[in-house]
Amino acid sequence: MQRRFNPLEADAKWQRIWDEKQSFRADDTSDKPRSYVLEMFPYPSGRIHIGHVRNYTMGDVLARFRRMIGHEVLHPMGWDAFGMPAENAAMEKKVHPGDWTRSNIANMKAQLKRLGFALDWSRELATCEPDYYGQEQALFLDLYEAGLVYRKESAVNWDPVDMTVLANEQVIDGKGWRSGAPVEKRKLNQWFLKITQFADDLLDGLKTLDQWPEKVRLMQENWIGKSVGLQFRFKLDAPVGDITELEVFSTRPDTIFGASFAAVAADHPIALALAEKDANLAAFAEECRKTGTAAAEVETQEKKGYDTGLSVIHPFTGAKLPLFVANFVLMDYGTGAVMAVPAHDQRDLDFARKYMLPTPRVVSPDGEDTPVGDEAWTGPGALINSDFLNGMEIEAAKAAVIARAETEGWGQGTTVWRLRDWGVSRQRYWGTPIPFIHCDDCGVVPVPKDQLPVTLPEDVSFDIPGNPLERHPTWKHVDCPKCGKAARRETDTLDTFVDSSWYFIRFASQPDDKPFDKAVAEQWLPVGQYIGGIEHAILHLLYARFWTRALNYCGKIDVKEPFAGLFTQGMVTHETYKDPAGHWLAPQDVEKRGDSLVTVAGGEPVTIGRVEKMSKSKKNVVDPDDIIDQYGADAVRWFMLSDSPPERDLPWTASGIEGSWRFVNRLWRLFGEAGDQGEGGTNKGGEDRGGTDKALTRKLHQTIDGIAKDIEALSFNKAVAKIYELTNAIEKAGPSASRTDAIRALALLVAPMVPHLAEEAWSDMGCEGLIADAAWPPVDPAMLVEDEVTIACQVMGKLRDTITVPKGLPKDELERLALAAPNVARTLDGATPKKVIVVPDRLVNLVI
RNA sequence: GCGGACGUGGCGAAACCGGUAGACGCAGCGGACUUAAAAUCCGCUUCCCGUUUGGGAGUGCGGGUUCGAGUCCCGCCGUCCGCACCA
Repeated sequence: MQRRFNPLEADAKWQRIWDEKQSFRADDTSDKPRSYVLEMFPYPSGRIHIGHVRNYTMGDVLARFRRMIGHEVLHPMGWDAFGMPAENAAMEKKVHPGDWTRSNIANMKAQLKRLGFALDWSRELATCEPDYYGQEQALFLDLYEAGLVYRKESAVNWDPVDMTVLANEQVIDGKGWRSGAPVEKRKLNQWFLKITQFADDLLDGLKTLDQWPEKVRLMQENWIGKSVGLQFRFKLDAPVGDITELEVFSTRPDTIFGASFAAVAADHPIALALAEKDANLAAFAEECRKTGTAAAEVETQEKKGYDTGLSVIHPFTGAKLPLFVANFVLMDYGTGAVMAVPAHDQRDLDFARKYMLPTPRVVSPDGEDTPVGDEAWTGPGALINSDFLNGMEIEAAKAAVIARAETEGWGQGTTVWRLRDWGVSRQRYWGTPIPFIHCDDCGVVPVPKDQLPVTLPEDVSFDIPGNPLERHPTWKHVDCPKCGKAARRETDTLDTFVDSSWYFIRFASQPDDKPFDKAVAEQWLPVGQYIGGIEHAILHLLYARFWTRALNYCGKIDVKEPFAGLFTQGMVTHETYKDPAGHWLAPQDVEKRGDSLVTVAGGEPVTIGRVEKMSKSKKNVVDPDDIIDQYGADAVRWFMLSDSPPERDLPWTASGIEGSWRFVNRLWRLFGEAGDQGEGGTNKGGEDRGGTDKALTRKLHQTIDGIAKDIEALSFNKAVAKIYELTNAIEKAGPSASRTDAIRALALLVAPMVPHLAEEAWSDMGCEGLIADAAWPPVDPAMLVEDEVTIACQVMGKLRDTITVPKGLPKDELERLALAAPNVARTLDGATPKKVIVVPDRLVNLVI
């Protein structure tokens, strides 16, 4: 055998064999237990980056492991292929978005193949192909029929130069990210999905997701933002136009007797109406709008208001409360108006202090009516100064006020959500066409399902700004399906988050004639383990949860939660380098000279910066292809799994990948020993010199057991450490049948992680079949128990000695042995312990 | 400001339910093999004192509970992430 593992040969060979044998094809009809392992599918940007490699390696180890323990595994891959970068490329490079995307997919697929992932490529899909987005259109129509889709006028960010709608994150300092032109707010009729209809269920469902990170559940909970309270109307003391009442929402109706003023947002109808006749108010409102959006300054921003001169009438006391326009009231939350209770709300208090408004206390923790200082009291207590509420606790008082408001007819108990309906319209070309037709007579008409898919026209140009669908000469002109008269196609396309809201269902079942087969999909769903980046904690994961519920609501599938288990992996980071002029340097432009780093080009000194997420702008990137060329897929995979816990960031280092490469070769040599012995036919049954080695066998079984648990917990770094330990133990052990067995078992243990090497070793050792199809080695429970234990001998809690004894010795025996331990005896120096603590099989602590 | 996570050697980290802190890897140091280098193998490697046996300190800081605390409790400090005046 060769002294060094040759990954260039071995990788390609086994990848070809796995392909030919369709080793990782998932069988829909299998009666084995099912495992659906899924990593978030990539956007086809053109190149795989190292973060993908980490993500997919983790999923791959789990998928391969699950196969070994006898599961039928679904581990698919596809492409989140619609979206803006393709249109940007079309504008910059004059390529069609489809051509650009498909060639990127081909490149990235080749890159993924080189890593030897156990993927079922027969289920590959790309969201930009009509056989996918056509089915998505069908589902969209189902949702429409179920009343979950509607149109409404809504403001968008409009770039007047590019003539396009921008996402919020494309607006930088109020300017378009590409054109630099000031962004305008435009009102457009847009398509919405009724995610708010499921707000309560989406919130409740979080409780059932016990295999999700707490952090993600919390983020979603905050995003959904449920507030329970009272919505009620204040009478105005004088009408504003035809407005006679002010509707407000409060989560603290119990404090209503502490209200000392009311406030509305600058965009509130009352403020707008008043501003028409009041230039000062108009100026103030304009100021609020400007600073209102600059999120970073909100913290330091001072509470400011404008006294309208109007008052509202307190529903219980009849008192007149002044009405302000205030910069801290938001138009798009609740009713855009608040009752202000300074004693029990910090914002209201800050405002009241500035404008010298009263701050009466109505909740008291101790029953005393102590004046309110600079901090509002938001804690528990009993109501005071509150008429019929006096003496009640907060919750009781809330209920009492809501009950009174409802019987008297001026308010009702209400729940307000932060979550908004999902606007899915995008005025762009490279997305799923929304399957509707606008008819002057019939209005908005759905495209009949037998006319789907509504495909994108191919002959489009990006030479001039705007939506190519809008200005295409023929595409949008169609006849109304209802009345047959000339009508227009909808030219908006769907948000790409719609595409990724159901791809995991399509992976589970992809018939030609419908989006999925209910029964087949339900056999696989929900996804058992979903792995991806934390950046999708809210939007993608929430939309997918909504979409699954929407399909459930339409009777399409009996699943509500799409992802039973979620894991968010850390980023791959790298040191950053700068030359003396302060320019970023790529790792390959830097070399070590003595103890310091210099530039390869000129030998100039290099400063080492922070370890940061790999990014092109900082040049601290490594290309997976280069690394695979140099070390092969297995060393890269091994490095991705080593050292750092998977949820934490992984610092990429040259010496780290070198270390992985060394280990791959260490395994290779070890397997070579067993292979060589096997060749002569002398060792196949393990009958060789030396007999058994119980300590090694025990170590082996402990390792098998430990690694299985580590992989299930996705603690790959711990599994890797255990492999190292076992390898060290095998190398140190003398020849024996146990050792040969251990080497063979080791191949199985590393098979999910370094599959090419494992296959090569497996065939060298003369074993049957593919290791990809082999079973995980069985654990003998008797071998998990040590028969000797090391006991820590402490005096006053300090370790003085250790003794090695048979497991299970009685307490008094342990005490006797500990007292006899030389270092213990010397430390005690004849003293008699006052107290002796004995923890069997663990330690003895002598207290003097 | 609110919410969350984290803080352990030169570095990445491990440590079960409160029971020998630093497994495993990287880097470093010493040695073997070699004409030499690479590769490989062996040994050392938390810090301080001591030639060794050994002793002292030590898990961000300050307290506490306990026979015993990286782990539990109280109070700080720092780093990172999320949200952003949500009534």
